[in-house]
Amino acid sequence: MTNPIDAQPGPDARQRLIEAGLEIFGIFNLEGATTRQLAQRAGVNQAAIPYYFGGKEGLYLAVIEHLLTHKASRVRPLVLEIREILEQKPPSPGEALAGIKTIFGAFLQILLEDKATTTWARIIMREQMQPTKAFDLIYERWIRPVHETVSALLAVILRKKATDPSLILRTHTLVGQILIFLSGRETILRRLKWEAYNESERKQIRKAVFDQLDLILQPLIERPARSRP
Amino acid sequence: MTNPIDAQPGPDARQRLIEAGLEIFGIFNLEGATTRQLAQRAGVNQAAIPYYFGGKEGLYLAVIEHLLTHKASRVRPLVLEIREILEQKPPSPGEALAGIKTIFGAFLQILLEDKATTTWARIIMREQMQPTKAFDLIYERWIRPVHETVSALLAVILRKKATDPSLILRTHTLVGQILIFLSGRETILRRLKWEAYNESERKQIRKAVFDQLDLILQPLIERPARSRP
DNA sequence: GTCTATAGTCGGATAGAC
DNA sequence: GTCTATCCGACTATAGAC
Repeated sequence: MTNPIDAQPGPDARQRLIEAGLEIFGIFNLEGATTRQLAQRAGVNQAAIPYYFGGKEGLYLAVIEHLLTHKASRVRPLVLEIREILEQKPPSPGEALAGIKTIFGAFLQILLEDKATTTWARIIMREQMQPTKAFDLIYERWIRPVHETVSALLAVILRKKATDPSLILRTHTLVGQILIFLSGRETILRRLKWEAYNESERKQIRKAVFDQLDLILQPLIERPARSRP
Repeated sequence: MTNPIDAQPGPDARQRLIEAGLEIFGIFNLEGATTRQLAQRAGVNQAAIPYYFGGKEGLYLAVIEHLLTHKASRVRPLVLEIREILEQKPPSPGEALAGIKTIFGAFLQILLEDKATTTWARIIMREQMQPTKAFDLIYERWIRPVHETVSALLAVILRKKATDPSLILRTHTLVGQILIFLSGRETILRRLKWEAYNESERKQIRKAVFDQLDLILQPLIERPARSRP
């Protein structure tokens, strides 16, 4: 329990361990990763982990924290921007669709990067399926803002309230079309005899997702949803 | 290495261990589960694991094997049936859509069962993200047949070849809409302040997915895909 | 602040009685 | 075929030198 709290200037080992944790916890889960592994990768001694973070789990939480504040946040500026717009004046359905595409595009971009699959994306996926206390952080600061923003945009298109459960469910299925390329990565690689997500593959995925999005949402823009002529 | 091979009549402990493994490996992964835990749950002694299965990993593979042959296969008869139909006479686009809905409906059904989320579905999800040798089995005997069948049905609707990469990608996004309720379970539960997938929740999910499916595929049936008037 | 050495725990596989 | 007892390795955290 001799947790050195937020030891002042976190000299160097601290930062190195977090970087190492990002890699190692991407590959193994909390149980699977060992402190020796982490220490070796960081190039520090193994005792530094209990010293700086109070234990392995402390390091894990610090990694998540780092993830949320530094990495994996290329989507956030987009979301913030869109939220601002939403608060000022309600966009037209066409603009809302464009907004959704912008978010999904950025999301896809970072999701399909090779490194993503082996680092932070896996951490978040694991947390979805076996939530630890880290999931609260991830949900509140990452998932929820994005999810809600997409819902708000979709609400414009569907002419419903953003809190309508059926609309939130629709949001979820839309997100599912993207996330499957992470959670079902191995399947699609085998189905198409791909080796990895390279530039050419990413392009095809992007096209498939956007085509589908248009197919789903475009008609609703032209002839308003649920109106019976 | 004194693996008793396929010890004849696998008396009783063997079966009990597999059942226990189904539960335990659903909660923890291969590393996370302990032999003591498994043995206790099965009501046998811990030494029985190396004895019958050659080790913990052997038990894990046996659990997967069991999973594939006995459980989680309520979809298979449907798939077989549809494959037969497909081989005999090509269905109409409308029939194809109905086929997809049948498969997805069954899939959703077993996916949203409470027990699924804590047992086999988690095992399969984990294998998607960190494939072990078990994934080969799962892919060939489970995922691929279903995925290919959906592709074949979609091919009828889109008037494309079932091996067309863009069509396979589209299949994947469609599947993604369903799978997100497993891989993003925690998220949707929080977004809608649900406690679990109960009957009422399942109904809503079902409706959202089917609505979306209709939205995507129905127009393609009425006015054939990609044809420009 | 960082290291080495080590204590203390736990897990998996084995030996051998019944 | 099933059990108990035990070995051995690996892991995390601590103690204490520098």
